[in-house]
Amino acid sequence: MLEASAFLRAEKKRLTPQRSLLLGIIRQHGHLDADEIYRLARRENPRLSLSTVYRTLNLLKELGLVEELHLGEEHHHYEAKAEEHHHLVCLSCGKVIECRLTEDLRELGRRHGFTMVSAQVELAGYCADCRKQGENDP
Amino acid sequence: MLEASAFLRAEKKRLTPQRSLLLGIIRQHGHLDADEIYRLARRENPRLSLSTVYRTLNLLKELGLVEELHLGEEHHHYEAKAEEHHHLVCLSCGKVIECRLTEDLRELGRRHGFTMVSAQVELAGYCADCRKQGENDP
DNA sequence: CCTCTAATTGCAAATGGTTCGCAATAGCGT
DNA sequence: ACGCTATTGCGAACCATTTGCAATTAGAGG
Repeated sequence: MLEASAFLRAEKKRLTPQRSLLLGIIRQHGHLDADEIYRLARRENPRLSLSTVYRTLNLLKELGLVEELHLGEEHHHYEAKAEEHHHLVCLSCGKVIECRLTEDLRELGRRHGFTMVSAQVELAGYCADCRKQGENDP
Repeated sequence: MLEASAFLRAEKKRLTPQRSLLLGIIRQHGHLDADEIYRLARRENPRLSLSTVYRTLNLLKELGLVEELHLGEEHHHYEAKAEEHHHLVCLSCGKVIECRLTEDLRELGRRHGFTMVSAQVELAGYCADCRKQGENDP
């Protein structure tokens, strides 16, 4: 939470209780959507507004502390930005496996004369568990 | 257009002029958004409604003829589904390079015990042209 | 061909996620 | 502590997409 205040000061932004609460919540969970964040946050601060959630999410995104995901759903998901990583989504149980493919992807880009800066990757398929449990999946 | 009618009949769906028009348009362009499709289609049929565009897009998506893309923007993009391919988006000129990474990605998934069925991939970076033209990009 | 009926369309209104305007509140540099 | 300015909460606005409904039409069967 404290390093965040450095990021904020650097841009003349303020560290409000709402912001630390939200960042804290995002950091202790993976890929939440705005409404889930809102509901979790309200348990701590019932007066918090949804606009503040969205405004904070956008701020944290600009600061590079949080990443916005497009997991195929209509609405966005957010998660604390650690090292870049990618998602393997199981079509059977819905589990989202995180992994680092950055170097491999950079190499794939290079083969097309492309210099990769960042990657959004979502592989859909079946995780080891589901593959074991039943061969009845499509 | 004609093979489409087979897909449709198979589900008791009808091949209307609106549907062939829309499928035609999607097939002759790459990654259009709903509104672009709407505007192009209206040049042929000015009475066409936006709802029909969306309804048709959803239908074609279910039939597997069209694919919905989430290119980081707020709204969706659509394109005719040919062979699976992936996108390299240039941060400088906005060009979208298409390429096939399927087998490579399957292999990356395998390393995590994951059986990949399909992949959505968007690498952001710089294309060869932009890299050449100026080293003034971020 | 003509008829009948269920599928489809266009329209307008509803929806759901996200943003914005504004007056009230509250960080934080001094 | 003070004051300036960023931030909040609220409600309304916004935009992409969906839906209800009455009018239209594709296409199977006669």
